[in-house]
Amino acid sequence: MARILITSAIPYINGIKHLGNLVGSQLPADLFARYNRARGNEVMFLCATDEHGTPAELAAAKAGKPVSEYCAEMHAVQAELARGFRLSFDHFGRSSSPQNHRLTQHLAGRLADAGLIEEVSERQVFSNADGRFLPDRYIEGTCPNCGYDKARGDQCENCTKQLDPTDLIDARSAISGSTDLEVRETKHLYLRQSSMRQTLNDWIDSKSDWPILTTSIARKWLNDGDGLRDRGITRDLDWGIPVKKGEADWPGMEGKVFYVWFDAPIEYIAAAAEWAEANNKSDADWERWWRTDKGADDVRYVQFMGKDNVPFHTLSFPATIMGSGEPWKLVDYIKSFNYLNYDGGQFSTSQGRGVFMDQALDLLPSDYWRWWLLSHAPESSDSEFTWENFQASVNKDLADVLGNFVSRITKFCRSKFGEVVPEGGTYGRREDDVINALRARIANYNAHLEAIEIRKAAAELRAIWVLGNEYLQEAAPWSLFKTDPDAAAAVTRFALNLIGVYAALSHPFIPDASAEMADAMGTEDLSWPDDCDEALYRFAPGHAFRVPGVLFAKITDEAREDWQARFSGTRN
RNA sequence: GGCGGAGUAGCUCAGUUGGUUAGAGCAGCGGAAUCAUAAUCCGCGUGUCGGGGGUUCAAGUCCCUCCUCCGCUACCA
Repeated sequence: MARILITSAIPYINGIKHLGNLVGSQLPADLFARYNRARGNEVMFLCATDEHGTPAELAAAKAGKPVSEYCAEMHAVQAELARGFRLSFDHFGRSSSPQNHRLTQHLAGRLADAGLIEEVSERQVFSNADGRFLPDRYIEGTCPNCGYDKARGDQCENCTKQLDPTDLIDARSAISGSTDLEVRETKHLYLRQSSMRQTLNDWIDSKSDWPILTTSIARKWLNDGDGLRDRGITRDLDWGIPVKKGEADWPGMEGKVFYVWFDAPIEYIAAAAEWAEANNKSDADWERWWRTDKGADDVRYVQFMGKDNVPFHTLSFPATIMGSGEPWKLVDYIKSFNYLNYDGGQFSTSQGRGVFMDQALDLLPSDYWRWWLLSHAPESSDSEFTWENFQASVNKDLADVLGNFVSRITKFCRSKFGEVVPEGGTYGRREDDVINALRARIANYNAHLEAIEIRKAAAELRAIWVLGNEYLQEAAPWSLFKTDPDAAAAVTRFALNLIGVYAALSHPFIPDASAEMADAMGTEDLSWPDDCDEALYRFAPGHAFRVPGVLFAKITDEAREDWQARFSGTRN
């Protein structure tokens, strides 16, 4: 039995995530977690909300609430949506947890002891009206290069020129619009990741099985210009983890907090500690997942994230882990995703464009979304959500191929033999053929899921569903019944057993429908069909079942058009 | 600008280390069946594999060049 540690990129706290966010990390991570559990592996699947940083403070201010209260509320909202999408986290933590405070401060102390922290005095723009330092991109002004009047302090969106905030003409706060800005001296801690460049480079080089998308982004950062640059890991903010060296104060750093990108990945570890506390477990129980000196040396650690997150997971976080000199578990495989676009453009949280998690669940049960999103996961390139495609996939794959298979055979059996697996006849050549085909396809399916090739796995699962319809069509028990009821009974028995196999195999993709299929067949057993022969004899003659309700209702043209219109603009 | 990804049938995409007539699903056309959510099953593809050049007995697959789209580019997270 293998032990698999899985983390999904932690979603930012300032709002409800859209379907592009969902399919870029949490949903595929859930698929992988469910699959591994089904195969009998021991899984620890962790996620959390990422709660620090300027956007969280601003969102809280906009909502008229203290940041801590705002984050607590939004965490509850996101946790509820995660449940709605059946994301099977072992723990959904918070980067603001006491555990993360302690661990972040501890690791910073270790890095300082190792000589990997440097104090840098720098000049930052301070807004008197807002009472805060402004990150470069929260400063707007006229671009000195092209004259665009909404250029940001880090870069002009119009001419793409990289800027320094002080380059801007008529600079103003993007928050309040105030021009009462001044440049102030402030001191910050930098992580000297440049000194670890060789180590990181060798480590990346050793990951020959990683997706090119992942390694190429890492190499770019390692080798671009003068190579990997040091990175500021503190900020002048109120909300965050106070800068401390372990448990000791950090002279000169009073009132400052760690940068959100420093503490966010550490939350992957802290979430395990939160899990232990929430479940009355000991420190040893979570450390066996994270400390290679305490049992984690046989753990396989897989991370899921969108491509924008790759630099932090391939470089900064490993630098933190390695630099600590402590035996923390490093990631073994990074599965990164491209972006899901929405109907010709980008999903956008800030612009409210696209379908958001809460809205999606208001329209349809989670399985519909899970199936479409996973079977169209943006693995090799950006992909696109359109309502037409969504409707076609759901109706064809889920309603027609899978749902109707379950419906036709259970209803046929009920009408001819009653709601019990019929007796009579034996499996023959035709059934052997299906079993062989099934065995081959399940092997492919397993291989694709092991390799986290999600679209291929989805295609294979669909092909497995199709086998049932092909079988029924050829065996035609409705005809057979007229001349040879025993033979028809055997066919029916075989097809009913296929439902059990489908329930198990479909579970990682569509857990609710899977549970409903199992329940209709009078079982809670979703064990993986490692042995096809055995699996197709599981429901013996006399085993009671019930005809389930419609597993997947079709999406009508009217509904699709309605949703299309409703989601054509921006979220209000 | 730099780096990376993508460009294959009307649509969404597969195509391992170059090797038989370039594949799948959807849509479309024809047929079978009538158990079923008018669902299912079978059959049907003359595609400049973005353009051009090159290497090779052989290239979607390697090299060069050009074009288009997308992402990242380090103080948003």
